[in-house]
Amino acid sequence: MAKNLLIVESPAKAKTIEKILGEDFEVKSCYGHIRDLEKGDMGIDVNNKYLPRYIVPEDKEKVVKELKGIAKKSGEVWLATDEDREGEAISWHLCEVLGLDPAITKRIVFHEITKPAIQNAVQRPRTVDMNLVNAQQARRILDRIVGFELSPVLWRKMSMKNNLSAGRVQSVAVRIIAEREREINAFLATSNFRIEATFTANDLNGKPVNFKAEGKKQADAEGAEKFLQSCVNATYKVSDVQVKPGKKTPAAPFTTSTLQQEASRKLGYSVSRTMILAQKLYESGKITYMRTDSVSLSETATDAVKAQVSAQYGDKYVQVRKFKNKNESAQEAHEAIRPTYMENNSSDDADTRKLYELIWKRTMASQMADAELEKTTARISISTNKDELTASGEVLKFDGFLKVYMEDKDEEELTEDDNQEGVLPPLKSGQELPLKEMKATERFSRPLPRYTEASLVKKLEELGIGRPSTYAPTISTILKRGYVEKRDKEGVKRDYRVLKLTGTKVTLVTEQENTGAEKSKLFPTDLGLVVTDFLKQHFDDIMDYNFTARIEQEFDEVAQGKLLWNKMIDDFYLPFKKDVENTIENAERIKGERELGVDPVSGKKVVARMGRYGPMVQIGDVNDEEKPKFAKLKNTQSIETISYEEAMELFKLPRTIGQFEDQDVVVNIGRFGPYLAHDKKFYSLSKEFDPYTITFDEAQPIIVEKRDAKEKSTIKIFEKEKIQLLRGPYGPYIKQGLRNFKIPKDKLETAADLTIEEVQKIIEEAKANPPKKSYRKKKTGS
DNA sequence: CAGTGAGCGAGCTTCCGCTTGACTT
Repeated sequence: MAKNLLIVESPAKAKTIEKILGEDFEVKSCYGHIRDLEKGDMGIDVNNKYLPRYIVPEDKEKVVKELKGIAKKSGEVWLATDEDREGEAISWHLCEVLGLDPAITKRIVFHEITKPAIQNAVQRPRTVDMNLVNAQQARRILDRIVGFELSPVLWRKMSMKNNLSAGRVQSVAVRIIAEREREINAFLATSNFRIEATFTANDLNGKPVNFKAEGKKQADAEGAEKFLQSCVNATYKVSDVQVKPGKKTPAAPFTTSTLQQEASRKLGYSVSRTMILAQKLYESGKITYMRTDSVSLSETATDAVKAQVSAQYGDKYVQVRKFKNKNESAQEAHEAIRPTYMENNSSDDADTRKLYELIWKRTMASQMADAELEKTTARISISTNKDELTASGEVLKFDGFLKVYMEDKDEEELTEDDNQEGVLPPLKSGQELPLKEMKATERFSRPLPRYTEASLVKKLEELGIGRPSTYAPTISTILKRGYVEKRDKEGVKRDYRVLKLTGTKVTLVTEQENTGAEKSKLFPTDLGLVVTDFLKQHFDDIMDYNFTARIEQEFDEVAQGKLLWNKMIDDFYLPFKKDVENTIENAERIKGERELGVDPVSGKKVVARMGRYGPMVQIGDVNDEEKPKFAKLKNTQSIETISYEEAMELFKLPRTIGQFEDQDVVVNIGRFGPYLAHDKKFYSLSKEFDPYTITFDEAQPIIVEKRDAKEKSTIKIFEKEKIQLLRGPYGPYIKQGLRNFKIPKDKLETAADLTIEEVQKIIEEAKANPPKKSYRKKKTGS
């Protein structure tokens, strides 16, 4: 008898399931979606109930053909795509493409790839749920409409030539970044004074140790000084000691989002790096599926974790827990991310080892006992005033899950109390304490930190925007479009005051701290800010943080059969289409103009705004008789924050900084960044040089060095044919115009002897046999 | 390779969500 064909989404899954099901089934994968909306004219017939036009994309033709062939030879076809909206749609598309009747084709689902789960699923096949499929179609169509109607509005209203785009997910992601930036720009720091006293007392061994106690915060320096003065010659006594038990509980096993966050905090990985490494671990069978929003573990898994905890740390450390998802938008088609074999606590592969160990530890900790603490709070009275000081300490009584793992906190969740409370020496009520020193330190309030890739993912997940499979691509999109930049920011020095009481004297010193430094954070560009403002002004419903949540409710109603999907789309589309038409007709072009002042020389207006080639400053108006002057903003500057003085500074280029070999040396910023021009040749300036301040003495060696290096790397030049033989970091190669060509291996040694005929033959052959076509879209040459 | 800066119009771009590979400079 012919084998049955079972189709799943992921090829790694297919292999595992085939082993479980044995002889009767051939298990194949369809590699995700196999059909999509046609690209021309949106792929939707908006005048006919939004009828979608589906095609098999080029890169899926091979898979579809193979599946068709196998299906023909097979017995029954079983559909085992993921149990969520997208998975249900994939099953339906498979029916359509393979010529199966969705009303009778067997559809099975499981949340975990374990023998009992899969055998159980095979016992209870159902059919494709068309309501759920329709909910997916509504999702797909709405996203296509938003993306393909909104993006062209930007193309028309922006003078920039980038491939601008807008969408339900990406535009809101940019908005989150933009709004945080403006909060930071508008932030005014306030300060207060933190009172901290250092006392000495004997520890358990009778050895004197120092410990700290805090007083009430003082609003200003006067208050702080008054308080310290009031403590002169005081005696200090413990008035009360309280001991309270406390506990800490482990975090839930990893989802995609929490894995990305922890890998970012603990290992410093970008979101995409985490996903690439996790994919490797998954494909080699070391972890379960890495794109999931579920925190639950299979019973088989909890048993294995329990056994491992017990074997490694003893039964005292075991505590089996079931975690529930806090996130309403979760679809839970898979398990949480966990090791497939708990007995492997590490991975052989150096690349993935750290991430694997992180997953292993998190999974272990999730099934371990609470950590037990003892928190001590001692109140200390001051003889000379009515105020009180408080000393607190924490002692770990039982480490529990902390033996293995502790989740890190995000910057914005950190409080002063996280300055880890130390251990207090034993204190008794009535005990007198000798004061070593008392300090009042000025502390400034801080704005919320800028987002990291991972904290943006966290925020998106909270808003229910995006899915595990799209978090990393969404970040790539907004970076690629130039709406957002990832970079470091240097801090600025700031003075703060410290008042000290030592003996009977209060003294004031000023110290310095670095503030506002950030590493690898997301900054909005002027383009991102301007586009966000525009979209918010004209499409506030789509830019609303709750838009996705609202339509998700409607998708749910469609999935439950309570709402027709094309009715839902119609209710959305009609008003939306009006907004689009209205905006195209009436909205002004997007400029983001800001007036900075008046140029003292010409008396003309100085403005900062978006130009065709990015943010710039401008003196004068295009309608003036004289042409306006233009200058590009520096990378770190922004239309919103640039000052008049900084703007005027930008007009100081180009600068002639001296003469070398009887030719002018000129510094300027061009299409490809800062450069030196000398003798009709150009030399790019590296980041360490500032074109506004570079001196002739710094510039001259750059010219000489680069000229020499170029000479050395040139093997031969065929002037007439405009072909060069050059030496690069990978050996000799041929350059014709902007294209490079490899030299055949057997001629590498004697590259210098190549004749023009030989070179032309190599080029022709390379052009005749272009490198194999990749699935990726053509690169945008920037 | 090192200019430009407004707007027109050829012809193109663009979305989100499922999946992996086949690319190298």
